Amino acid sequence: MEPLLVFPDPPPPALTHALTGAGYPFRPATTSDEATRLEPEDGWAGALICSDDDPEGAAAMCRHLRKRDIPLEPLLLVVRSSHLGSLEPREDLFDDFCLLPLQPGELEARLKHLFWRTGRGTRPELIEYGPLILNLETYQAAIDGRPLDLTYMEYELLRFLATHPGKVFTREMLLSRVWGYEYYGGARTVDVHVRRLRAKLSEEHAALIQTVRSVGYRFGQSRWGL
Amino acid sequence: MEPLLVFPDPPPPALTHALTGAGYPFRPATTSDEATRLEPEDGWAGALICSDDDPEGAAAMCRHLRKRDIPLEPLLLVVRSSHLGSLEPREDLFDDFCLLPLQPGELEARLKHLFWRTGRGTRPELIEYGPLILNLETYQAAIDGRPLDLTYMEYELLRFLATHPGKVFTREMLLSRVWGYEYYGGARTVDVHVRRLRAKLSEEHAALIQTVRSVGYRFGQSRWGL
DNA sequence: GCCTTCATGAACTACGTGTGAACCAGGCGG
DNA sequence: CCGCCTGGTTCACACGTAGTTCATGAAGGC
Repeated sequence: MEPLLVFPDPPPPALTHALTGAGYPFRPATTSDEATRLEPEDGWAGALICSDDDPEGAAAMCRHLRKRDIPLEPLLLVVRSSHLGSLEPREDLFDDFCLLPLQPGELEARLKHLFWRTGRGTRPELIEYGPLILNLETYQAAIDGRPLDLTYMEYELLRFLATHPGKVFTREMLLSRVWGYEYYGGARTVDVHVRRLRAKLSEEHAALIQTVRSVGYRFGQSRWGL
Repeated sequence: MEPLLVFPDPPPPALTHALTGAGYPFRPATTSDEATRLEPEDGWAGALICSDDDPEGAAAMCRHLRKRDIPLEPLLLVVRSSHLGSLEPREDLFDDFCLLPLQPGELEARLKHLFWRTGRGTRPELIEYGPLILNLETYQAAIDGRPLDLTYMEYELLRFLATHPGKVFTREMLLSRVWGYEYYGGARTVDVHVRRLRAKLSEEHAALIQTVRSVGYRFGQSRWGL
């Protein structure tokens, strides 16, 4: 079995103990460069990121692993229970989490379940919202069955919006989440991309992206009629 | 939000406490027949099966929920840490698990992540006061289930008032807290926004915002019923 | 009954967004 | 190596909506 990537280096003793006890091979790394350099030929089997000592570094590592061409999965985050709140805005950065202090056997069980889950491909490679279909594997989009010719940024923006239907995002949130965390550019850039997206969605579906005045943009109808 | 199906009936106190604390509606059931009979029109939002008291019944419930035409998802299993081993042959019966004794916040975080994973997004953050609902994520408001078309300032004002029901605010307090600390404008601005809000709330609910003469405005009934 | 306070309607102003087009940067082919 | 082409960013302007102010009348308190 390929080794797991573990952050940080050295890992907390409890983590090392649990991993060796469960029989999983692993290699620790602290920087994303290290992670790239140490990566086995066939790729990591998964990652186990402990954010206890260095939350910033852990978050950076998660982002790096998920932003690659082939996002690394599964990614298990280990976090102290008092920092549970920090997970909320980062749902997309991990597949499961495990609390410190570790319960005997829990880490092993979670890894097992994660491998089972990801092995069966429960992760959808399609995003569908009404008439819109995004194929995450082929980077193609279609609406009403008609293919859309989207540029890279248009696709990324639409994908991000479509994965959070109903939710309003400010321009700044979109710039940081779609363009990149340290991007600094004019907020009007978002406007222009939204305009092009609306233009490429046919006239009838342009309303899929709504502007919320003084706030930002929202994709799709919010579902709270229900 | 549709309620969660919870097993067994009655659930362990810790479970009830965690669920109500997190704000998730739920209905307990002990048999699969009950689960079918109690199921809401739009289906369960998910299931939370506690196998502590009755492992057999819990496993049966999981199988039943997963074998339906439309398998119920997500399904969170709550299990005592000493019984971790019993999970192994049943990977397909649950989407995530949570150990007893419960860590504060863990159940809520797991539910949130589960809902995010299964594509339903996170539980929307709502402010509810009687017939009024404010959705903080989608910037939408509704009363009696009917959506309200509020402008940005109207929404902000209503949100601020609704988060402090019963409390009286002077116009100056509202200007500083809603409009901004360094805002300097006429205090009558508040009046106008209150008027528009009352107009958009239907006639019957206009009294949700009361004027306290010579003082300011108050949202909702004062605690003393008067 | 007078004075203060608030509601109402309408006019004014300003900000936010849509839109068209120009400007760059990188990639590819001639 | 140069120039075109595509895609991303920025700019300028116009328009509409939303926020603010004002004038007036009604209501409440002393």
